[in-house]
Amino acid sequence: MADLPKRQVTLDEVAERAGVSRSAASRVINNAPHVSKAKREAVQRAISDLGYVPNATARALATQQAGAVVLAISSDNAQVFADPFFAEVVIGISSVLEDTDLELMLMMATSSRGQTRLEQLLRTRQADGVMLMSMHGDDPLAHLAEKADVPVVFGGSPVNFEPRYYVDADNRGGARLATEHLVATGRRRIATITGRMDEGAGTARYKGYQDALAVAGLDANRVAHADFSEEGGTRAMQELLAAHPDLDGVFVASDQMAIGALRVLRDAGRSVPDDVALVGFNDITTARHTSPPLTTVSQPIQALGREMARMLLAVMSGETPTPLILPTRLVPRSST
Amino acid sequence: MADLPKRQVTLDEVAERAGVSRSAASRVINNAPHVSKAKREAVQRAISDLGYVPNATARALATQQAGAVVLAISSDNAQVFADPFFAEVVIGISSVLEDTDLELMLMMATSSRGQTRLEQLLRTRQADGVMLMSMHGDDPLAHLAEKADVPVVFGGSPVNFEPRYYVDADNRGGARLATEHLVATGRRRIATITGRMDEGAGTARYKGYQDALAVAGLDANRVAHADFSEEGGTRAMQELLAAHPDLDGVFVASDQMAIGALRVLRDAGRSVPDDVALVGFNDITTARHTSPPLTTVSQPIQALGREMARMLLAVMSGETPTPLILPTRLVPRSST
DNA sequence: CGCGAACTCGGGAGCGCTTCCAGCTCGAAC
DNA sequence: GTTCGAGCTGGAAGCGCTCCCGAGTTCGCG
Repeated sequence: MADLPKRQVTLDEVAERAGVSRSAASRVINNAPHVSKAKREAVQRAISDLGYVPNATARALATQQAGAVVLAISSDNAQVFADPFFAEVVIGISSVLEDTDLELMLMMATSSRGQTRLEQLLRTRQADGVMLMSMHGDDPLAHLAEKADVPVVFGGSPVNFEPRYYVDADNRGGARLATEHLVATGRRRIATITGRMDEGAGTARYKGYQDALAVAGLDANRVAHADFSEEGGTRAMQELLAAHPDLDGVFVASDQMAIGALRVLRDAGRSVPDDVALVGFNDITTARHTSPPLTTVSQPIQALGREMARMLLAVMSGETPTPLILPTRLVPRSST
Repeated sequence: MADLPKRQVTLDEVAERAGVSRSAASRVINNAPHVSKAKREAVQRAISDLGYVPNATARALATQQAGAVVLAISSDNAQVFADPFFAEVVIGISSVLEDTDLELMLMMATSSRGQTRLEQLLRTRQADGVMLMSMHGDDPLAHLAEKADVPVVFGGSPVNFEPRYYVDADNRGGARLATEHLVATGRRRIATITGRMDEGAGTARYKGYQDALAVAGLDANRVAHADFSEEGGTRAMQELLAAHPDLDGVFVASDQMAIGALRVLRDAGRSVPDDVALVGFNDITTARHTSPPLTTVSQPIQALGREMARMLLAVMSGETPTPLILPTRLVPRSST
């Protein structure tokens, strides 16, 4: 440690300088009642004279509140971070936290070590609330957090497990939108490449695909499962082409996979969108620059972060908000 | 607040159960000397029986150490976050912090409110160290942090200001590499589109361009300034084409700008790479998918985070590491 | 003019942990 | 058998702040 600084100003010093008791000084700081105007002003003057800043640690110890919330990310696949996803969520969260006195702590709970730490963090109330981005319902973190005695809100709802509080993007609706778009542009033999079926987003998007085709009275049996990755998309598109050479449209559950699929299609001599139309999901920045540019579904990522934070704040103040589903929207480009 | 949990286990309870004093218990926890083997074991048993977890807040208050470091990001332009940049840095940082007992706090110090908070955080030692990603030398944060009595390491060195401790990518070297590559492939009338000249990366990349051309004995006077953005790149490329219609190669200081430039070139009927070769910087994921795929310079972002954290740890433990410049490397693709 | 009600105020007891210090024990050396 | 020193030990004093409480003040109203 570097050598200690000029000692920090304490409440006692403020109180002394203002000629009041520490209790009184404390009261004006937390602007509690029962302080005369005169003393209140004296204290305030002392504070600015001395440049007093309350010690958050001491306050936390005394109040038993940490003054911080944590964003915990559990992901074995760094996929989540591909693209500004993570950053945008954080920006959203920060923007609402900025109006509070809460700090944001970050935990990448990948290893079991990370999970232990999160657990301890919660048990000792080092954080007053948790935002958890967890993909898998069988994620130990999910259960851990849910049974913790601390407010928790989920970002994205895991599969096999409906959290009490969560905000999610309308994956199912978005997938339906995308598939309907394919139908509307005249496609009839529509396939899908799904994401990981052990993630909420994976299953929801698959369901959306089925929804749309059911309504249109079309077959929903052209499906290949993949893992959201570009390589996965490549492989899945090859399978699809082999099994259903007649397909004329495909809804791909992520842009990354769509990029892989696009290449396979091109290599197979199928023109996009003339022979087969393609729509992705996520609207990653690259989607604008593929050839042809990718029709896709975009979700309000920053809003996701913002709403997670807002919901957490609500839960922390004793409210019981209902889960929130954020709208997704179709972004038509030239691949359809 | 949710209702209080089962009270947390305190050191006193552990001590009592183990039949020792609180002091002794404390000693074994921090495995300090002067505890007999017998007592040490008794305490350890009590700890695991009770499931004791030390209260970090109390410890922080007593030791005057927060047990946390902060990553502060000051950016008026969200540009920094385009692409996994931010996420990767965080991953790098987390990976080294995981082996310590330090938590990571995150501050987006955009508004002046954010700056005030960072300042207070430091003044009250809520954090034991700071990693600062700050682009501008005139960023108040930069000075604030540097004069704080807390270890600070910079990520990327700001322009007009050489921090005591920082780790940066070799922007100048990378730019030189890129430009040399242009020279090596036979280009002779090489232009550049620069980034913001009020950022370290902007000026360094410009210098690298000049370095290479000086060595090659070529003119380095075909330059247009932009701001790292795609739109900026578009505009700059137009200027360049107007002022130097004879150019046959251009080093663009960011992939985003290069993408803009690419479109302008195509629209102007210049073939890439036949008429003019293009190389970008950053190796964003999109660079692989443009047509033609973009030759670019990649920097080890995750390593950047890792090294920042490592350096911070070193400074915190009293060492005085020297600044670190991480190597960049050329990624040849079809645009050259 | 007297008496409660309603405030204002400061003392002091924590929050849970670390750490200094004085007192002890115990064994080795002579 | 005595003397010393080298560990052990637990008591107690904080770290800086909150908040309960009882005491002191003020003021309104009958």
